[in-house]
Amino acid sequence: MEVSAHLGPLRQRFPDGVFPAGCPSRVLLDHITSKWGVLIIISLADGPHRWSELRRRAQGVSEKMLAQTLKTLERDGLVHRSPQPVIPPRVDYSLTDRGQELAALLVSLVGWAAEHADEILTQTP
Amino acid sequence: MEVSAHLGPLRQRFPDGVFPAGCPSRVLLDHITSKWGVLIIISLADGPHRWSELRRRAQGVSEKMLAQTLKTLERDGLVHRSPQPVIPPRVDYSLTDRGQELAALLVSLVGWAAEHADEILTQTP
DNA sequence: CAGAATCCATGAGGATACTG
DNA sequence: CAGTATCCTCATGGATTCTG
Repeated sequence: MEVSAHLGPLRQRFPDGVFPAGCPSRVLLDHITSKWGVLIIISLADGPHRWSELRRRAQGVSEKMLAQTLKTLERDGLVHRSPQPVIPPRVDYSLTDRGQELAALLVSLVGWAAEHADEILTQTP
Repeated sequence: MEVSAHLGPLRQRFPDGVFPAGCPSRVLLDHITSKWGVLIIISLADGPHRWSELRRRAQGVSEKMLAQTLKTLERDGLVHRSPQPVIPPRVDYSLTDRGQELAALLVSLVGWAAEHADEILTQTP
């Protein structure tokens, strides 16, 4: 597969291959490639889940980071938050349409990482 | 587009949708989704480039982070380093085959981010 | 030119406790 | 259950200087 063939959309935005520092894409990119952002989005890829389920799925995430990341993703219009007025409280999180688009890309990426993780010498000196 | 349809490869590795903390995929994922990792890889997507070109393309990267990220990507077998025995020194960086695979995925991701960055309210409170 | 080495600030992020 | 509030630590990562 020749990568250059897929560069089209990127070339339109960055004709010279330079990616500017202040660029808005950078901000969004930082959100969606953040450590927990990726895991939360793909955790939601198979349907809505509640807070406690997300904590279990994205193993190792702290309450603080889960809350923070969900807020960011919600502000970015990628995740939808729907609180149920019941006791005990119940809140479901789901992907928006835009979030689903993104999830498809991230699922490919994480899938690729999962497939190749073993082949790679990940000593961390 | 229905995301669940693409979950196959991921389901094989993580049948219950739980992504374990110690998992090797996590490490690799952190490398390739790191702030500068992404930019460097897509900067190399259109062919080999040298150190100084990469510094220009991935605007805002410090020398320290460029060196560090390149080393990590090289250890992961994604980037190839070829020093030329000339004076002044010249070093070219390129993607390995595996790196090209990954680049294709990241190009899609960054392209998506670039397309949608404007629609998103990125106040950062 | 392509880095390595050093120092240092900031903030990401974890642990804990508390609440509606 | 689904968060919020605080404190505190450690490591990310920037600026600077030096070198083959």
